Amino acid sequence: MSGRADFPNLGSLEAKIMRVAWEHAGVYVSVREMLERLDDDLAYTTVMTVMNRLYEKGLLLRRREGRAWSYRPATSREAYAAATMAEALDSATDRKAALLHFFADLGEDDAAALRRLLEGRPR
Amino acid sequence: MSGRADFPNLGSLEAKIMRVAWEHAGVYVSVREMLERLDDDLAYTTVMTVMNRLYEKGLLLRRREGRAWSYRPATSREAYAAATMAEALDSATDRKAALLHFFADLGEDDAAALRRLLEGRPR
DNA sequence: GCCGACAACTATAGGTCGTCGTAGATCGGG
DNA sequence: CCCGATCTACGACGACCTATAGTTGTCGGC
Repeated sequence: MSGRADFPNLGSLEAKIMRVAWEHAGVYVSVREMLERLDDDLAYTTVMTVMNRLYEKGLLLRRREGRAWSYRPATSREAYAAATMAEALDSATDRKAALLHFFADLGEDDAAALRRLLEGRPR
Repeated sequence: MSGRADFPNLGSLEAKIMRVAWEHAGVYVSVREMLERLDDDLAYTTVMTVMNRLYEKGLLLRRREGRAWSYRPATSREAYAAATMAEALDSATDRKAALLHFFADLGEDDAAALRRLLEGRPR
């Protein structure tokens, strides 16, 4: 299966396809377009199968466009990342400690961003 | 395989075993002890195989204890959760946006904890 | 009415996980 | 010093997931 992907919970081709989909967030991308945008040399049906799987998993939405389906991401890449983060946090017993760890490992840029976000949040 | 586990990246039995291991953080647990602490009715070799796999994945450490191996978690449950969170964050393009989402979905308790943590962090 | 594009279905191969069995080494007791 | 209990190392198998693709049938346009 060619090595764990760079998106949690996704296979490598699934991840590649989601990446492209997210690059075109907002517009619906057909299987053929996806096929063209992937630099790999895959069969049409391969891409179709995987996009269909992603649809079934709820990661892509789709609508009919002529006879073909076109797909777009169900959520933004960032929202997806955030959901995964929340899931990971849920797996900890001591949420505070987990946040502390998470935090301690964060770069200063991220920390600064976070601080700003927190200040903006009321109470 | 009996349904996605409650620890990201882990199978269900792997997760169960890690949970027990984390409950006994600090001490080494042998295969036999693990077997006893799992309420399930598994074969000795099943537990051994899985613990060995977790060792190979780097989630458990082990040392000899007589003829047998004893295992303990390589990191705390919270550190593991934090690492998974960081990984998820890395999958986002716009880290700030991801943090924002993460954050917006956080409960007030978590947010308060986070705020306290941030204040404690210099500069 | 035929052709090309497209969806649906089917198929195969490799990986991970849950689950054990067996074989061989070893240790403690008689 | 031999026996049975205990452990490890290996291997195996089925279920499920993913990557990859062929086949089949349909539909719209020329």
